[in-house]
Amino acid sequence: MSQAYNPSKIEKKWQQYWEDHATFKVKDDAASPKFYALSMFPYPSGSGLHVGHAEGYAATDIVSRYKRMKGYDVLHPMGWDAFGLPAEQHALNTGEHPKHISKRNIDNYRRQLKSLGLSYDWDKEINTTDPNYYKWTQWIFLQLYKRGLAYVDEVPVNWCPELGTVLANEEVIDGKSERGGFPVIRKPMRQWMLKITAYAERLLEDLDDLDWPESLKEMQRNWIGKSVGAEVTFSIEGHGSFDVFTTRPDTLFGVTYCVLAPEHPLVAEITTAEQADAVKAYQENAALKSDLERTDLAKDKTGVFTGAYAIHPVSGAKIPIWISDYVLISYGTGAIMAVPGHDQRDFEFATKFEIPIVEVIKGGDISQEAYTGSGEHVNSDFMNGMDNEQAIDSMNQWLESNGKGKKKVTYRLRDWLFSRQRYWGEPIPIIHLEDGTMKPIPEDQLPLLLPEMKEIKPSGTGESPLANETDWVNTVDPETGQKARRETNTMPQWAGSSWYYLRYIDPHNNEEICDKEKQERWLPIDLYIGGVEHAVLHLLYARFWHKVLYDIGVVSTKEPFQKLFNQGMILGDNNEKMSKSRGNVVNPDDIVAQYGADTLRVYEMFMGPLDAAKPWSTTGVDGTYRFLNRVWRLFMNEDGNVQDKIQPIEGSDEFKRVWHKTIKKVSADMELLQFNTAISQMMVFVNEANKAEQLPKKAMEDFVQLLSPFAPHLAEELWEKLGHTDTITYAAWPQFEEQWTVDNEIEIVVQIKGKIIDRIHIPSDMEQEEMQEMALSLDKVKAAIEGKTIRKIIAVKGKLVNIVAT
RNA sequence: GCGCAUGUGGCGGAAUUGGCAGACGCACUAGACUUAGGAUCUAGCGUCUCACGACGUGGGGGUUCAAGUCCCUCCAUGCGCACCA
Repeated sequence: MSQAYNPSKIEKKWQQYWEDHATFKVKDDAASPKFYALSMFPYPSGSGLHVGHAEGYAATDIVSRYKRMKGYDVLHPMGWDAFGLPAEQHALNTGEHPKHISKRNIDNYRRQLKSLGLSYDWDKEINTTDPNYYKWTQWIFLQLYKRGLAYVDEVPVNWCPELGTVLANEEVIDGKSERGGFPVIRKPMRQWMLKITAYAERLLEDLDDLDWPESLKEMQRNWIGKSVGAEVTFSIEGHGSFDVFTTRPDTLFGVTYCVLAPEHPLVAEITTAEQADAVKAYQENAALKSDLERTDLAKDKTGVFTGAYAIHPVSGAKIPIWISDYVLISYGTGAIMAVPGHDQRDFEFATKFEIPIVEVIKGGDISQEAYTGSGEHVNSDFMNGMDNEQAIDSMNQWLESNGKGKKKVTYRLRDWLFSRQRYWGEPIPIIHLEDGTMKPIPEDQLPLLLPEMKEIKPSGTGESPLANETDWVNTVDPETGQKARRETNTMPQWAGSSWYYLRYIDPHNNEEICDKEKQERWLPIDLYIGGVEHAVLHLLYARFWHKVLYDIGVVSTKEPFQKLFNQGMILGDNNEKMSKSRGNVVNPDDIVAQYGADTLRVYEMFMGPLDAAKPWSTTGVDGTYRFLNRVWRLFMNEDGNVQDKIQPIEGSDEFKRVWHKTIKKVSADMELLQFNTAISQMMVFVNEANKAEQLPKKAMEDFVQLLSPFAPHLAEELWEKLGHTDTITYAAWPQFEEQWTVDNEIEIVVQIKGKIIDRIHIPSDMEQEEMQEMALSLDKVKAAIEGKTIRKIIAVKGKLVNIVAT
């Protein structure tokens, strides 16, 4: 009894052993092949680790442990994305400094991760809030600035006058502040922007070579939103001109009006006196609406005529110019040519305001709806008779040679709003001089430290709390002696996480961001596992920074994450997302305390495919725990000794087949991250082993190794009981013999026209003709084909014989 | 609205190239052992039928000797984007 499986005892024992022996320290030995396995690092929140985190971390850990046994030098690090809003909010509420909150949460996370037996090299631990780390985040910012990729712009933010602070989008609910329910308005403020749009094409193109889930690549493609079209210049009667972007230059003869976004700078200039009041009212109304309202209430088109007319670039016709909020200032040129016959939005608008609708492509019924398909062009001068493709080319040529426009590519991707009006983030290393110019802080003066502040409170002006710290804010430019003010904006949480994978390679380097040779050895990341919630922003930002680093010679791969995998969400036992309010949250600490980390790891991997969403089941955990108990008893008797039936023998042919099939299946599943089926095969092995009279020791050792990535503590313990004195971590992964992975006698089915009529046992290597003969000699077959003609016989080796008789 | 996934027993899920649907686990049923059982072991467990047998992978249609798997169509659920010109 006392010698039963005791996870709490053996898990502590082996965690201590691994720590004492630095078992998982990266060897950094160029002689062995490398494997870089990375989990998305967490924001250390106050509520601690979630079973969903554990799933992704366990998966990466299992692969890491497998690769070590396969002879790889494995980099498997962990760290903390510790800047961010929750700590700052907590600081505002309690007065406690965010760095203390952060440290407490990190200590808790580290304890939890260690309790799961994750094989990290803790010497590689990083923390984005550590000045030795954010020094290099600031350094990257300066490289971006030098290359013109960081610039300042006026951008609207969520300003809450009552709180005297700017809010993040997630802090605004229905136009009110989440805390206090105060009104929030859009207010333009000076902001740092990063020119990610300059990399749009490369970010799009290089997706093709990545081993990522296709759905995720698609999300990035949609986010980048490339569209190919033309820019067309319309002159305005009595004024200058404006450009529109269109993907359908072939419909130019169908234009019956133009629309400018309400914010378009030309609106004020071209609006006629009679229309001025209406236009102004419309603009004001549009400005009050949030982005959400503007899109949500999209069903009904609104707009106002400016009184001005554009001149059609080809026909010279007079085209009325309207303003409407269905045209977005942020996309294309903020102005469109409207073709109601062939664009549904324009159709709705034209119908409402009784603007003429002209057909220029045959194929639809434009009295009912816009026709957006392909067809023969009509009413289109030189394009008449052409199809869409020809007409687009033809119009693009005409525009180009007549100086009225050109072919043009537009992206939906916007530049990255990079500043936050917060204390708890990396300070932006820029000073603003008295003369109005700004200047980067010299690289050798980094890091620019966050000042210690007794109290963190809003500045009231919309600037970050740093503005209150006058000693820090007011400075002098050492070069010119001019008075200067430090930038009070800080960087967003995305900054530190956009390059952390690089720092893990060389975390203590004080001379450079990462040693060149080390970087060449370790990049790209061979496996990156994390949640799908980072599908767009984190992964796009990190790719962007990586490409910049590539351009300046810091890294030598075009992409950081060669293979990426999204673990699916773990739902509560009621099939709903886990949340405190639903009361269905499972705390990994509780599972570890009750069943042990090995059970938690094996259960989470056994639940289903790694990328699927799957509900938690308490009885499922019980089942996994029972499995590990069965494993224990298979090896150990009640006196705490290895079972007598484990002997240095070869084993029966039957058992050898299960043994080698298991090695083959588990090895293959490891490569494909199909852990659920690997575990089920190990269960099959255990079921068979329990039936056997005697068990070959070699088979049992192999099994312990197969199990060890999943249940490392149990495996270490059994490995030791089997007489090994060294850790199982680096024991060479078992090999299977192909001959033992196939049965020599198998059961096949005999079908008549696809219906199973009988089953027979045959040697697995029996040839097709012999199979046919055997099938035809069966009584049941003879009876079934009595009086019929055999049309065809299909025999598939090792599978079946199908007789077609009529 | 557009795009991308996913639909298999009571539940989680398995099923190389189209080739025995339901591996493995949970739950359940019966039995054994036991002072006891929420431990352990044995057997059963898709649906209908006493049985023979028939039916069965979201619905309908198709290709094929053979379809969970391929094609068409519809439905449902989830995720992403959402007036992107």
